[in-house]
Amino acid sequence: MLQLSFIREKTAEVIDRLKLKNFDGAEVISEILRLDDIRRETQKALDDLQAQSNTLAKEIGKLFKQGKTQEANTLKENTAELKLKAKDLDEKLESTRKELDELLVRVPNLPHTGTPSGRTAEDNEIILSEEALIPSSGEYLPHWDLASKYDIIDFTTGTKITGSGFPLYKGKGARLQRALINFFLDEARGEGYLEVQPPYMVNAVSAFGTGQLPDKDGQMYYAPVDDLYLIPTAEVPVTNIYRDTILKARDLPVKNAAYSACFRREAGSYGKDVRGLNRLHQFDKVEIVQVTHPEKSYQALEEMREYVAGLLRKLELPFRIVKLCGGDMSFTSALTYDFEVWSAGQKRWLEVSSVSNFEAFQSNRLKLRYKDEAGKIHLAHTLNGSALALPRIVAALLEINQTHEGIMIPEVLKPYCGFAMIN
RNA sequence: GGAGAGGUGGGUGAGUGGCUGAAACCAACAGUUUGCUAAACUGUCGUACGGGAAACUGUACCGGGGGUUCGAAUCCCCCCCUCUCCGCCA
Repeated sequence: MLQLSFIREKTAEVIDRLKLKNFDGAEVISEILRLDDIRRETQKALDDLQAQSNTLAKEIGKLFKQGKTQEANTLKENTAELKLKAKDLDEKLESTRKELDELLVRVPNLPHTGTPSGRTAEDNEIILSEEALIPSSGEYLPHWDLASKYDIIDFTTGTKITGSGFPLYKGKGARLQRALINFFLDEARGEGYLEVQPPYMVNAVSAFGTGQLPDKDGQMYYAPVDDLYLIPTAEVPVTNIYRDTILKARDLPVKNAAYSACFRREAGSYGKDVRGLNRLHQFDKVEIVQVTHPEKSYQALEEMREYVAGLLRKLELPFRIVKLCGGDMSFTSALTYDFEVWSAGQKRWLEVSSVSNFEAFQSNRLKLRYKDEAGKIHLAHTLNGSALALPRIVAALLEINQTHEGIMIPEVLKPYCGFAMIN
């Protein structure tokens, strides 16, 4: 959620920058400003009225104590009218606030000035491509064939148990999952992230705090009996640790890492996108989250980008980093880097990580603030990134490391796996 | 799931209708003292939204929502949460 004060002060700039996200904000913004004027006006009137009531009430109390019942009762009569007026104003204030909020919540975050313009993934800017490891020739089976060949991922049984998009990992397949999770968590810890283990279900307030509600309502699994949502990413519970919090400036940056299973309905996906491990309803991911000082958030973003790149290098996977254009970026993000690994079997890039700076957009909803040295309170910045999401990493690993003898495990993972080859 | 107790500022905790945005203590922060640390002393110490150039000031908030009243942290109703006991159980 954008800050009202910012919209008020930099109206033209806000509208202008929203265009980068292909969002025509002119109308909404002016409506927001209009409602905000009404809101402030109404509040002023209501406050004044209540100030009057308060003084009256005090006087009445005093008169009663002095035994001046007659005078007190006369004053009492005056309060009836005040109350009526106050009620009106209160209702007006409430409804204006609600209207204002509904509009405000639907305005996306402003893209960073360095954001490439464009509408679709085609317009994204490739800022780094490490393709040396891409095999120039040879037969490479897609991972779903390898999965059944070595009996390490059983999609059919997963479908039987639950439904499509819920694979059953078996034997070395299951152990590889566990190895990757541990590897990612250990690496994150080495980078200064505090490991946390969050709940996998969240309440509506939390889902709202990070922007999943109302924006992505239909994408989350929902348990109506208890009114809880299954998390689509650990970002939700981890960032919500700091909801309604005022941190001390010296506590920044906060760095957390969490493994979680992630649940996504992925309504509307189909075709080659959902084949094998490409897109699942349940998958594993290690997420890194940072809460930073506003002036440090872009530096943190670059650090996170370097960190994720380092992970992919250690895994010896060809990858590229893409800076998302305005149209491809998420609602809440100001700047996002996507990481894509090369799928040797499918001959295409697969997204495995998304690293974003949300600036104060999430903080504003979350009421996540920090107190500076002078005791002033400001919104902090939040960032997060996958480090990393497992399924497509597994897909890429299986495909690129296949040999006639079996699938080779990358050096860094061997101690975690406890085996060097899947055969 | 059943029964009971309770939810007050960063923490402990006082407050049962007006003088309480909230005592006291602890923690925290700043200063004095000190060779340093500690101790002691002094001071500061909730948030949000308004008004004001500023000093300052108005309103709201004592789990959440509603109600009674001229006036509610305090009384009433609903909801949520926590704790204790019982039941069940990884």
